[in-house]
Amino acid sequence: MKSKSILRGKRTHFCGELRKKDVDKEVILFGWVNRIRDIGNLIFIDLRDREGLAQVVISSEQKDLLGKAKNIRMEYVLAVKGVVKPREEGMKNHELATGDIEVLVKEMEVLSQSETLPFVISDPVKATEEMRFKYRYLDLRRPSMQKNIRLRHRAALIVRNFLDKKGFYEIETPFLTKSTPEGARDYLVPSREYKGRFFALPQSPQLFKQIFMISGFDRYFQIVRCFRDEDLRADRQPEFTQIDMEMSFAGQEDVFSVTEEMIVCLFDLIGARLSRPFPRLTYEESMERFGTDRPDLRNRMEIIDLTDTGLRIDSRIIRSVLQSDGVLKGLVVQNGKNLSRSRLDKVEKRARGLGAKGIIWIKKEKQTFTSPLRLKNEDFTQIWEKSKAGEDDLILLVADKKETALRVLGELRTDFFYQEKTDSTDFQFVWITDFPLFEWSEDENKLVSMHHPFTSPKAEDMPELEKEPLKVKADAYDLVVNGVEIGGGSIRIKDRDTQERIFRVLGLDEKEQENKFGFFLKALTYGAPPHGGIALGFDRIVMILAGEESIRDVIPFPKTTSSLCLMTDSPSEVDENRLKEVGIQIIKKNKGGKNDE
RNA sequence: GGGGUCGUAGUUCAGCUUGGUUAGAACGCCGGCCUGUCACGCCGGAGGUCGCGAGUUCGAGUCUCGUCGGCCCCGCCA
Repeated sequence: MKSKSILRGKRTHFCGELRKKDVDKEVILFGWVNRIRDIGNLIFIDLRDREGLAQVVISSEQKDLLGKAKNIRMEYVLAVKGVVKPREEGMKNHELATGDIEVLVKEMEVLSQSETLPFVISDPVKATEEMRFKYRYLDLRRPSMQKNIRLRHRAALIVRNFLDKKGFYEIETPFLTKSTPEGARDYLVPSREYKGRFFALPQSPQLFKQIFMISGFDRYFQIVRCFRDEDLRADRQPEFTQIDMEMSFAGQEDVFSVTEEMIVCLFDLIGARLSRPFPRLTYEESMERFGTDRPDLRNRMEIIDLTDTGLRIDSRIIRSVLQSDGVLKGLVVQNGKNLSRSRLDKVEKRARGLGAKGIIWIKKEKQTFTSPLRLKNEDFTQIWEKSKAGEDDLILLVADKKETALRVLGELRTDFFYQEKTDSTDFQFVWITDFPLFEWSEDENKLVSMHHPFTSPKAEDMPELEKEPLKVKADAYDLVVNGVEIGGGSIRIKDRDTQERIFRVLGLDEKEQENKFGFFLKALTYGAPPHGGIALGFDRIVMILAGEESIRDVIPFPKTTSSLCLMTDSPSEVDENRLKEVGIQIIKKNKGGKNDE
């Protein structure tokens, strides 16, 4: 047996950090076998660790080593002791940060072996996302994933250091808490000691952070997990992380200022220089011009209002819409003249899918117009001039209820933009302000909070709260970058009376208020400072910093779009006894899957 | 809950339109050769429940229905 293990020695370097300056040094490296190039009497191994790759060389001058190296396979874990040698010109690998040197092996130990891998660890990845999830530990070995997770760590560190400097305390809040009636579906946790009663995992620490303000901590933040039991998307996971913040004696400007400064620090991580202050749009303006409350301002297209023009032109279809409270909205597609008929059919289909009854396109050739809509030439000309369309452009029109027309054209505006190459180093931030306090839920047939029920109405709208609730604006705001909503917040209600008025408008009777929010209403009566805050989507911010298109690529262990964890195979069934313990009886199983008998 | 799309070797895919020999390729894996490779190269080999279940048919990877799973979107996400 060998007397002494390399492990007795200390690692001297990470593989990825070796450079020319390390030539002639004796080094000890630990790492995974990324690739083997066996030339016969000469073997090259790319050894990989957190920091990168280094080429280690075993030659026939050491017969015993060579024999040992012949048995090495991909992803074996090795300890290597050797000397750093310069590479001759022509043998350098300029693709590799460590490409000027290599390590001539003197001693080598296999610390761990590896079975044949389900997929090769490479960037860009060649495995499907399904495979990557199942073998997440292997997927995470890929340099790009390592980079994303490191970036996430550094972003969190910047947030902590920055907010600490600004006087924020990082304070934790409970995960086992109370189910709330409004908002997203809660994840429920049964109570063993009180059968039939449940904790809920927090959708956000909203009330706790407001209570911190009432408790006098003045400024709070937390990088905190939030849970929402809703369907998923590329930018939505059932558990996600927020940078949650709250400030006392602060108004909107204070929240904007500290948030912007922090965002600037975060984007400095990737060398992006942002200019402040960020532009602002009211909700109303954003909807009118972009058809969405999270506009991508890199996209210069804007929706135009043609309702007045529509009333003047001779079209029964358009007139009938406009006379029943509808609007005529348009979108100019630059150089859209050459869009094929089948492409236009797709646009039409998409518009119908979004709820439009149809869409009208107009093309121009010299002085004549082509369109499925039959109009007099001078009417087409009116529209064309009002739209300020150019010769090679295409005009899209939607005549519908205002909300529908704006939404449809807003989506089409986005579709057209993403078919072009977008500049990934251009970050267009915008604050959306003055959101409505309430919106009408067709589903539940009642008013619901647009933000959340603790949001302060604008002072000047207070008298209208009960009479015209849908016209009341809130001191609420969102932060948007390149069409992604990365945060939202508001100035909060600070007195019990206002809070109760809001609850009443939302249809919560006194008993319900007491039952769900009694503790909070009471807290508001003992000296609540004016306060407000914001919550930023940490995963989304890291996603944008990393240049990824899904937050799954910046979350170590994400769920699939159907809320499954393929690595642990959860959720899974539990023993009958465990269920009994928490007083739960399964009524009916669905999704027969693997867990069923 | 709805729509779209995908599921074939360990992996990534082709084959499916128009049903019909032994289901192919690349990478990986196994064996051999190779002293300057770096996606090493060359030679040879093993490897398939065509996701699962029904149906149509003389015959199904291919057509139909159902189901499970991945991804995208709508609803939903205060």
